[in-house]
Amino acid sequence: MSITADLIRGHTDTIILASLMGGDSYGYRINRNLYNLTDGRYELKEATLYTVFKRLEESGFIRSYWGDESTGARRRYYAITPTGRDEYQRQVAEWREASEMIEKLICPQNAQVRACQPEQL
Amino acid sequence: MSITADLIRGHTDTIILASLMGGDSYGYRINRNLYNLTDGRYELKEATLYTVFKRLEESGFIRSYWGDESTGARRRYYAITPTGRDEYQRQVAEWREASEMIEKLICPQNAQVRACQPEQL
DNA sequence: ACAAAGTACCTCGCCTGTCAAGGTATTTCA
DNA sequence: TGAAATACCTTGACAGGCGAGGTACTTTGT
Repeated sequence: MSITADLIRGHTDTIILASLMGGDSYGYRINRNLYNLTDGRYELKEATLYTVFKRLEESGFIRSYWGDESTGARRRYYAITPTGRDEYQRQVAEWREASEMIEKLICPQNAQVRACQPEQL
Repeated sequence: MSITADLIRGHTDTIILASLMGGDSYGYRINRNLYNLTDGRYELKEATLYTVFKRLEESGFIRSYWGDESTGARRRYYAITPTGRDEYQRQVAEWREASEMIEKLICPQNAQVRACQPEQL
């Protein structure tokens, strides 16, 4: 993983909720999917992954059930709840606001060296 | 402060370095400036602020000196070092990469509800 | 036939960044 | 005179992330 973990911190919940917006899934697949989507630049550590699931379930944003695989390892599936969908929308909005703000703060108008948006130089 | 702190976490160092790219400044003013730039939506807690200064100075990215105010409270000024400028560029690039990634992950193509970029609906 | 690697789950305890709460000292202004 | 603003700092706690370790089954390669 090349992306520093702290930059993602606080977004893991949103990322998992987003993953479940497309339909039920299970931990291992969700994480592999993140890995693929980011070309291997990012994946959650398993310890983190299951902490997130637990936290989201306790908050009522997701619920879980055991799959009925007749073969292969057992899988615990997760589904997003209606409350979870609301929360997802909320968190996305929050991310938009926060990212605009960070953008503004790390590319201040008064910075003498313009490192930001280099294509606009 | 309306922005959840965890969303900013990991960016504070970059924000402080960015503040110093425009010239030397001191803690209280930097923080007030952040407050103003964000219309009061964000400011660092003082405890955090001074932790960041300490961390950055120990890393050699900034250096500090006491101002020679003849009046008013004493001020400790901070200056960004050449290494600090490099680090700033590095962190901005990292932010770009991370934010694009988060964007992609929380607005997945397979999400059934398109909450993202509503103006493009 | 057997080992290694892959799939899939989980827990414990540590680390790090943030911050609430507390403190100091000076100046300004009503 | 005393509150508010300016300006600095420290201690201890909390929460999220994760390293390290574990279980159990299946697939693949030799």
